[in-house]
Amino acid sequence: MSAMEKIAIIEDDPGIRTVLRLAVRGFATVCEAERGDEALALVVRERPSLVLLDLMLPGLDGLEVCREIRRTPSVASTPIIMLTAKSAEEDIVRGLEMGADDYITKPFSKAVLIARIKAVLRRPASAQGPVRLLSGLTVDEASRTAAVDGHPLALTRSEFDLLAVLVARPGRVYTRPQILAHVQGEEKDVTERTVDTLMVGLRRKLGEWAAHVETIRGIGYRLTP
Amino acid sequence: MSAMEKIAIIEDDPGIRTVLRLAVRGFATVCEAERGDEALALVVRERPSLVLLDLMLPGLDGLEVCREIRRTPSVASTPIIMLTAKSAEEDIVRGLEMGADDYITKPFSKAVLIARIKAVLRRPASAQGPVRLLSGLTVDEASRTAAVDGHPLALTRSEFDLLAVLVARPGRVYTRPQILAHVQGEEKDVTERTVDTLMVGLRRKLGEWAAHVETIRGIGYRLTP
DNA sequence: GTTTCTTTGTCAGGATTGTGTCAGGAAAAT
DNA sequence: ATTTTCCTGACACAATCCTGACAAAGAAAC
Repeated sequence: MSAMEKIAIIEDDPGIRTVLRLAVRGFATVCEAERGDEALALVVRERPSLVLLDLMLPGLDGLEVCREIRRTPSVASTPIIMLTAKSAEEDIVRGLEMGADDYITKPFSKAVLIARIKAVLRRPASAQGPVRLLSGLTVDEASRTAAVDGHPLALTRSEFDLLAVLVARPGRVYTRPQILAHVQGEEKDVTERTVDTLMVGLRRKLGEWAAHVETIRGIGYRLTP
Repeated sequence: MSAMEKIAIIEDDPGIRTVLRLAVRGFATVCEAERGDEALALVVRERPSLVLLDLMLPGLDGLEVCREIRRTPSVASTPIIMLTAKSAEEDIVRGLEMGADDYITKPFSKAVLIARIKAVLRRPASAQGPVRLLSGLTVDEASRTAAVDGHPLALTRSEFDLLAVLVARPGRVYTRPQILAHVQGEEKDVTERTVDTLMVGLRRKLGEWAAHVETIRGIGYRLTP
């Protein structure tokens, strides 16, 4: 994070906007929109490195905004952090399904906010080259190869895609429907439990690295860096 | 960027065309069209390494031109930079969705223009001269000959093109549609399985080198270095 | 602490899909 | 006209995937 990052704030409450703006001052510039239907245009124009997205918005619902961003190729990979009321757990799950990277429940402390933001920004920006994780896991999308400590893994197509999804954003939780959507390009109307079965094979082949693949009970799976 | 690049300019305003032509002089030659319905033919004929595409065109809309190019396999991967009025945000979004690589809003400065162009061009340099791989495979695009341990191979046109694609990026996985797009310059609406059949012939002629041609089940093929 | 309910791990077979291969005819090159 | 190359369709075989069932592990209720 050598240069200044740019963060887009989509939030209708001026008070919260100010809080956010002040919180990130020091390591990021901001651009703002207060209506959901202005959000996509703002993101396309400004190409922020992160989007803070309130779920309760006038004009267009936050979840819809999230989906729009993910469907627009030029900005589809922009990280999104949702801001949501503590109670709306259902929205959280749906938001994650829709491709949000993380969520923060209101009210939030400045410390938590900054920590989450930095955690998201600190990720390798969707680079093309091979992704390398600490403990020696290497995943290369171009050659579709994966290796642990230089030792290549014989993964099936689905297993590789599964691993690729998790590796794309280490630490982020993926729900089963979300994983299925990535693993089988099209909808094929498949039981969610299929993911578990795939995970068995993947974990087996990962050997001791399998310990990094965490099950988040009630939600899905994630990779711990 | 060792050699001179070729840039296609699709723009109806003669004044802007001149500005563009002068701006890129020094590192690129140009070919031009003023009508949208001439654009695809120009691109197919000239095979430019970049297309500058105005969105407001007589004959055929710029967005349509963009889509046509992306749908024509032989030139589908040509980078496209859109030229658009600042206000037309909707068009920008749709253009990016349609596969454009970048956009520049009018009026633009010469510096921005050149920076964007060079950024786009500065990618996969298709190297020239014979390519040599470790185990003794030699592929020379110029003379269209290939040899294993100095022993020339009698490849058909398609077989050579197929090998050339794989050799261009050893290790990278190519899907069948991708391979077809390269092997048959024009779109010919051919079954994907044709690639398999070609691969049979290629592998046979490669002899023991065939072991380096890997099948990635469910995806395509790849060369192992 | 025990019971009950939900969620996940695991496995084995059957269904599905992908690939190697070939032969024959169309298309192109000579 | 002859030869070469290309494409299609079919078949067999193999890899992989999905389902359904049960066991195990947590979480919640009592």
